[in-house]
Amino acid sequence: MILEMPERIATPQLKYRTAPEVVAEYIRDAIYRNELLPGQQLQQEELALKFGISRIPVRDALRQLQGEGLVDLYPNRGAFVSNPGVEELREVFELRILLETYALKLAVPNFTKQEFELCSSLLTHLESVANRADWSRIDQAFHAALYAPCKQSRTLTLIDNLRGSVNRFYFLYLSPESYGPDCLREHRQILKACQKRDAVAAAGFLEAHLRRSLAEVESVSAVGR
Amino acid sequence: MILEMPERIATPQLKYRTAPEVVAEYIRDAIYRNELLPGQQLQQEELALKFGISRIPVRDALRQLQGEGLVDLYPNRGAFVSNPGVEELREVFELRILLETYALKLAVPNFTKQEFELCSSLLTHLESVANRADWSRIDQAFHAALYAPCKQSRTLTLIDNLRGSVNRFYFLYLSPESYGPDCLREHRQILKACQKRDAVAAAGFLEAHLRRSLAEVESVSAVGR
DNA sequence: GCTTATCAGATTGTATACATGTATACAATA
DNA sequence: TATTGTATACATGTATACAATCTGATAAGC
Repeated sequence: MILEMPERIATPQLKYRTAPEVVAEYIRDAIYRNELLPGQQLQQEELALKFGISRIPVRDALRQLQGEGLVDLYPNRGAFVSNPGVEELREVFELRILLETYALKLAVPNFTKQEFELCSSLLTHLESVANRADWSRIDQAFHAALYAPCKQSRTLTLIDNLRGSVNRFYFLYLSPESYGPDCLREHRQILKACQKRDAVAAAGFLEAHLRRSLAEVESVSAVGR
Repeated sequence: MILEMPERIATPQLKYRTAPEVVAEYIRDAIYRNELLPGQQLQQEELALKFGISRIPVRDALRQLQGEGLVDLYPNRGAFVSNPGVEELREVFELRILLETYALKLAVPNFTKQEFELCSSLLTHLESVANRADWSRIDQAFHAALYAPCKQSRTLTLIDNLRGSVNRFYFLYLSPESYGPDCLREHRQILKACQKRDAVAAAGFLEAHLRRSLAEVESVSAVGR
């Protein structure tokens, strides 16, 4: 199934895509989809061969991803998919609660009819999704669509990065069958409150949603070590 | 457990400083001190010559700084010191208020005697400082010392980046004579509330401090364009 | 047996050289 | 005069080559 998604990266008048961008996007996507696992090493030569380029633009891409918190670079040792411990996961989730409820509260008064419809249609799509990768992508799109009306680009970028660096753990051990129903119900609660223009309620549901996610991540994360 | 994860790298501490780090730190400092002005171009060759290295590690440093929001990179055009507009300044200040009051509230219960003394001594130093560069550095150190006891490294890094990307505007047109007294008084208010372990009051004073800073930045920023 | 030393192979870091894109100045044209 | 096209200089992007560093396995020492 092919879905039309809103363009994710706000490109400042870029006419074309540079090699480092292409590589960074590939790695970012692979990490989001858990095709590249936490702790896994990313070898420059291997990536360079895969894209038919030299290691220099690959290094640029890895630096970029380091800035987004997806990759850790150790001098003379290499690049590794970031693998935060439980405490760091908690820390990032608390930051997400802070920033995402903030963005949502700003967004609620600004929602247009089209923006509501986009959110609704994304939820409808979520119902019929069975595999992790698609769920992850559409879930991401739904949350992005929720916050987008706040119109604060730097805030949205920050939220994107924080989500990206921890959300993959939610999809690592769990299957859509297990988390699907809870997630969908919570998403609908949030959206409904937004449609009623009740920012405080929406933020409350969002916080509950995130705290439940954190609890699930914590429970499986403890097993993983 | 189906998936086996590689062991986490145990050594995040860096024994030595790499060339890109040295260059990044130099540029970062120069931007903080307003020796490099907003909008100014950073040429790779020039920086490479200055440090006696090639452009490759310079490029690494610029990528790093891009991730911190201090530098904007335009493909085939070059690197420029970031020059946020008034709306972006407002946005970042709101984020700072959100994150810094959050960190401070977490920090207040954790303060040790030594940490209070560090804050006090930094304020004492601030009294006898007359030039912008020193003021900026010690002001930065005071705020960092305020939030450090929250012990959340990722949060602290985020705050540092946000401060760095906008705080320099506060020192761009104003002189210590003009902003010194207000700043010092507000800093003392905040610290005193912390010492009384009154987190809510401390956060309130901090927010007022930041809002006044924003107002000053806005007033001169409008002139600067 | 356990720890430490050592060395080859592999991987990253950087310098150099070349390719490509961009900006400035000037000429050509309407 | 204003606009468009073109040449040149310059800065950035990337490939290649080489140097520095790390890893892992084997050997030496206690």
